[in-house]
Amino acid sequence: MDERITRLNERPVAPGQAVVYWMQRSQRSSSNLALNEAVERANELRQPVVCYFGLDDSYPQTTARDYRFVLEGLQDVAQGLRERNVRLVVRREQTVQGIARLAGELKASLIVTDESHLRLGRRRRKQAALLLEDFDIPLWSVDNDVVVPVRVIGREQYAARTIRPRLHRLRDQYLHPIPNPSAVAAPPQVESAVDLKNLDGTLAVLQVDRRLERSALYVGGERAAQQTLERFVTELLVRYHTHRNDASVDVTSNLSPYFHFGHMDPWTAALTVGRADVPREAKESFLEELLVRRELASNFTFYNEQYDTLAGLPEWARATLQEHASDEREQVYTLTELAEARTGDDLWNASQQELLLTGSMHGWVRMYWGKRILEWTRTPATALSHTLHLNNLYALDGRDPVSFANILWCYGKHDRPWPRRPIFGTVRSMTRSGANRKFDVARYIGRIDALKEVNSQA
DNA sequence: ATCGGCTCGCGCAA
DNA sequence: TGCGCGAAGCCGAT
Repeated sequence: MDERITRLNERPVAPGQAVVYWMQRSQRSSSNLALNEAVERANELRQPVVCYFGLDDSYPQTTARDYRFVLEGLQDVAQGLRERNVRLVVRREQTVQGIARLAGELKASLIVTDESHLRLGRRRRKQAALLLEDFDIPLWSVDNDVVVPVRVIGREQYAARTIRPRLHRLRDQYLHPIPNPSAVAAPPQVESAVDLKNLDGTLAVLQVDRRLERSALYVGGERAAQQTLERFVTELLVRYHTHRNDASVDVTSNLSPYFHFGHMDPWTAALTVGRADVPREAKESFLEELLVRRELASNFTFYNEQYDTLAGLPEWARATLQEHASDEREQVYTLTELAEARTGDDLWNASQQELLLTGSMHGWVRMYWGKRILEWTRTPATALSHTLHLNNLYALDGRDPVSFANILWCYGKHDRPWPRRPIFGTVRSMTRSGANRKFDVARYIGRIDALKEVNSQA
């Protein structure tokens, strides 16, 4: 357990009146190791637990759709925390200032938060640790959203094949059901400024980008996440290993938005799939995605500060893209043309429509989507910046480590060289003819058109 | 439908 | 120092 906890300032547990769980990434009331740490320490101290969430509408590259998903999630959190005797406080403010103020109000003994594997999140936690140090309040973070803590792996991994044996060796040690202990002391009365029961009213006052209001597919929250997992396991998992790259008959889990906001945790997903009555290959294929690929992504963003630039790539990839940077492009599209799904490739347009409508994209198609943008922009640096912009703004799992790793993979990260081609150099290419060979493209496009139809009538 | 060649560098055996 | 092998490919040959 200790390698999961980082003491972000040097203060010992203070003689205060409550323990605060500062909820950030892990927006769930169960299977939450940071919340559990807060509850256990509070119970030792015979103090109550308060869970704080700062709803900050100045978060970059977000839309109303993201906030709706978050608020739906907080409705489930409120109910789940009541059952664990923990008070939820949600206030509309910048979360670093908010946690410092609440810590003073409550005379907190200790604040526990969940780990971030990204620059912005880690910077925020550092700032808070410094503010709280002045009040003599300790801040701890718990590596709460990966099965094997990133610090146990210890350094950046070159590829899936290097992290895979390490994760498999450590799996039995870390993959167990997470308990949900309750706080013993009665929670204090604290003002919670955001009304979660009136979701539309709360959304209406936020100063957010309203171009996207809701997803045609996803409802946020732990309950929806659990239902999505159960449907995946009972209906889709049996064909996962044979059809996961066939976008025309989507058998993927659709869990990535829930993982991004912490509505689902990797222990519940892995253990539920492990118990399923399906062929071994199906389970292994999913666990490869969930454990190896997902945790490789967190390893990447945690240990490589350059996770969103070409500088994050291995040397061979950077060199070969540079070498081919001035290759002739048959088509060049602007960011607006891409965002509005107005290219000459109907498969690509459908994938962008899927992103706009639902907030996510089929796994294989997502790679194709990223690789094609490289062909349609003047330089790899422009391609990457366009791709990151579209993904951050429109995907519900934008700004997730998995998103950054997936996008950099399109430029050679965690991959190997392949035969030389225009623009790509020795980075692996993906073509429309390849997609046609691989699955029924017209059927995928039809599926997205139908979604568009239903959505425009609603 | 399946296979080989294309290409590079890590990790482990030696 | 050598060798096996790797996220989702492509193309052409069988």
